Amino acid sequence: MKIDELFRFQSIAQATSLQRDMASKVVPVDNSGFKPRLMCGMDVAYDGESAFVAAVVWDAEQKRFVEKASAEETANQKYIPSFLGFREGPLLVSIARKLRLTPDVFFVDGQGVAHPRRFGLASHFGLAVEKPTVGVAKSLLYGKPQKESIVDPDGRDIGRIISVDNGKKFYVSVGHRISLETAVRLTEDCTVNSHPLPLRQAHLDSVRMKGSPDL
DNA sequence: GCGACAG
DNA sequence: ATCTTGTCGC
Repeated sequence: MKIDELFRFQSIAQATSLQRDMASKVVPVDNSGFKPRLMCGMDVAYDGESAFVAAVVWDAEQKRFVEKASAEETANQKYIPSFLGFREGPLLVSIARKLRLTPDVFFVDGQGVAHPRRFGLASHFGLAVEKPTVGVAKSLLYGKPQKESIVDPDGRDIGRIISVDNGKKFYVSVGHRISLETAVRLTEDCTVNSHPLPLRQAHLDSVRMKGSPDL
């Protein structure tokens, strides 16, 4: 299946079945010997139809950003709750391809499998690029909080709630090719001042671009 | 029909 | 996400 087929749909019914089908292809475990060093954070800021996309690559060893990419594109699909992947997925795939480096893991602002059909933006993106991906959302879309876990109606553990010092919470779930345990550990390890560093920087960059499309 | 609803 | 002022707190 070609990548563009992952993001095109003619009806909500078709998009729904595509999500259900692709969800079965999500790999919720780590690649053997997975020791990520280059972590990419991506985010999008909007101004009407214009989408300002940013990606940053954080080197966990050197503890510094080693690459940044950005682009102004056009948002094709409108936002429909539980179908965010169709709107932002294409934009994230595009910016990820502009990177010179090959990140070991990608962080996406949104749900992974903590989704009604187990196929949130992070999983959608992860399947498209076949790379380890973590979903970090700022609010809950699906499932119920039970202690530090996000549990689905069948009682399955589909994500983790990370509470940070400022009182806010992050909802972490598997995007693709990573285990929930590793996804949580990596997110916690790169969190500084209540924010996952790669996502924080990508967010700041996309918002800054929106204000000054030149830079 | 009613309520919920990532970004 | 975005629309928006002042305001509380470190």
